Amino acid sequence: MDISQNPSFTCFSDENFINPFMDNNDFSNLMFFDVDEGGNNGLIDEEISSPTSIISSETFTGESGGSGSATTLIKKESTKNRGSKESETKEMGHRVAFRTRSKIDVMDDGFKWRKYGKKSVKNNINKRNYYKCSSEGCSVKKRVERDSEDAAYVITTYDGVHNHESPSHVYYNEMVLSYDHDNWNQHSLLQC
DNA sequence: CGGTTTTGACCCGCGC
DNA sequence: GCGCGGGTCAAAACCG
Repeated sequence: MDISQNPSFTCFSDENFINPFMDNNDFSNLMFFDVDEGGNNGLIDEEISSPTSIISSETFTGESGGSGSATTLIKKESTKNRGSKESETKEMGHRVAFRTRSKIDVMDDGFKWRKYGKKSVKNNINKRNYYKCSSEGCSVKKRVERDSEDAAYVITTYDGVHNHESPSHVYYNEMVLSYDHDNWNQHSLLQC
């Protein structure tokens, strides 16, 4: 799979990889969950049968093998779109959300984001921040908010797929090439 | 000086 | 139609 087809969290996650936010985050508690759920954190670990999902579970399972801790994952195409408008023709491709325990709100995932909004949402005293990929022609968005029940967690939701490479891609590729590949696969959340 | 952040206003869908 | 909640716009402020 081409990197440009992947969601934006492509390039973090290896424990040996120098990670700008690694010292602030606990990725062993990272969780993926269904964004289709609406309000409540519908953490689930089954139901990976989404027909159109592009992010395959295999892409992530390497991680669970590496850290051993409870990691739930879920990926889903935005099938439920605004009521009955099924199967949108818009380019709102993928939506992926995950929750991490992090001291910092916004995680540097290698892409360049521009903040365009901030909202307080219901059932959450914390504000939700809206970011857009600042790369020209790329309309990927992401939302970042603190978990209302446990402020130690940050919920990040990605909307869409980047139509370009990560600015850090070149650097990342160099890392991969000079890295033991098997070991890399074991620990990567998502192989670029 | 150009890009980013801030923040209130605006828009839109949905339920009543 | 109206109000509510969520998402986006855009002008001003901010910053490197």
